[in-house]
Amino acid sequence: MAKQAAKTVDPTKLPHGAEFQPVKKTRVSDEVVVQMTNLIISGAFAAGDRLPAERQLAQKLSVNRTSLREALRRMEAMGLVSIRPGEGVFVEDHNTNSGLEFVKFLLTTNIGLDKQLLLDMAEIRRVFATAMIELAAKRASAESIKRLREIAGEYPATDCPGRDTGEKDFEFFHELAKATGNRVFMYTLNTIRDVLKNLSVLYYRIEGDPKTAANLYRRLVEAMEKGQVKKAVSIFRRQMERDDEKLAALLEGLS
Amino acid sequence: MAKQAAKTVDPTKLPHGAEFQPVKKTRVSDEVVVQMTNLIISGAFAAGDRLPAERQLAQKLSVNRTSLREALRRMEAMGLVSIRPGEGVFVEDHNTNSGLEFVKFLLTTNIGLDKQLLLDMAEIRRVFATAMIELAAKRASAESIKRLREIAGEYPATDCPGRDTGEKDFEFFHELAKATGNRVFMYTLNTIRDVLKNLSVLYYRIEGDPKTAANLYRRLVEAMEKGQVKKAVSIFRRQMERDDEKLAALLEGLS
DNA sequence: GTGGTACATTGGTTGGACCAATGGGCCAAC
DNA sequence: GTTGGCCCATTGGTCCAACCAATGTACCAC
Repeated sequence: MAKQAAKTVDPTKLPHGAEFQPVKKTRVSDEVVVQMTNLIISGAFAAGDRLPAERQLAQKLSVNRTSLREALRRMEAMGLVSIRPGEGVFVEDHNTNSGLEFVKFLLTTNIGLDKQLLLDMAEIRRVFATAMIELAAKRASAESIKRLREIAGEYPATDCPGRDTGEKDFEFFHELAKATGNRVFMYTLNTIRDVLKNLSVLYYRIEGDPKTAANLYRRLVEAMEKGQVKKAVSIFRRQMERDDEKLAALLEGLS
Repeated sequence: MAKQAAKTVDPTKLPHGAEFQPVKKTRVSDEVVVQMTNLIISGAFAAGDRLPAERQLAQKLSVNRTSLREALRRMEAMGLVSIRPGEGVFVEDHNTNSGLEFVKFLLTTNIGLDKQLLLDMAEIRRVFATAMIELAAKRASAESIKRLREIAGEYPATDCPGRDTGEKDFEFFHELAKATGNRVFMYTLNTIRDVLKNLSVLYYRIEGDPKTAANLYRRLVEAMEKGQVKKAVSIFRRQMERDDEKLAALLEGLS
């Protein structure tokens, strides 16, 4: 091989699909959460059961009690266990105690991709976003609409979707949530976003190309500005239905 | 006072509004969460800021580092901070990072009752429950309907609402969520319930009396059984609108 | 300016200790 | 025989004092 001048790769402009991503560092307590949660959803630990005492459990897991306790804090926050001083740690029924953050946990820690749960989440997204659009269209201030238009105008002019497109999408959605004047829309949207974002393999592929997206959003803003609530909703609903079809097709191909 | 035979109070049948409730024990780490979260939402700690190192922070709070770390775990789970080994603890923007569980935290730790947020939550409940009813009516199996009917029949025959009525309501809702076949409805409903449940002062008063509730639910099941989706939705929507009016009135009277 | 190195800082983990509350078993008093 | 007091082992809650591992910085040699 002849020696030749090497080019310097600009790390901010890597070829599509070859982006670097941070090396993931696992905390001991996080692994404990995954392991114990698996035991719970598999039924090895049933609702109502009392777990071994912290000291024993820590020993079984070859982990310090401190780490185990940090894991238990997180599981308690997810509604998987309840901790009663002097008594012990008890398994709760996640079906009646856990919230959306548990779904996020299940779908973002590859605990075994639950296809049905992901489809369920997509349905919630549709229900939720539809209501959001409707309220946003009804209540958006002139200022909100201005910002929405700006964001829609900032889409990259490529045919090739990527991280940037996804970020812009979320920015647009976030602004829509703010336009509803209801902060809970914002918070719920965050969780939905996290679920989709972490499934990057799927995510980058179900989104349309930037041009199409920008067009869609521009039409949406236009409808909102004219007070055409129903039109705004229908524009959006159609797009989401297409997303869902793509997602379903992808999942079909995976199994 | 003349001595007289004392009657023994049956603790399971206390007079209405005089139920015992467990003495609440505060964990140090929980108080730390409240205190630090207050500083974040008040703006004393702004998004992007780096918090003092764990060792210093623990000292300032007169708390052991272990307890502080447990608090940080929970705050991390709520999306309030991100922890980067070797670098420090950084404040995140809860508007773009936190989920529904943060709303639950805000509304259940009397961090200063945020009336608007509570009304927002009520709106989400309406949006959410409406979609749930619609899907449940479309998809409910014969078995689901049977269980729903059973639950509706188990309402206490009093005029006086209480804890039992609330529990039954949730049981009915849970069954509806299951009837949709979408587990995410179930999980989201859990969070909504927790928010309402912990506001017991409000909760017990916004619910109608058991007889009315039972009647409502029976009519609902009937509509579902006959496949009258729209009717089911409208029955339910009307009830929720009434709930929301009562809630709004109550909040108006509070401030 | 490129890469290597030493070092202080920061979160992650560990082991061991003590406190406080719980539940169960035992026993005396009424 | 029921009540209430008491002891005691168990369990979660807290604290302390280390050490490990990764990060960022400053400095240096090439």
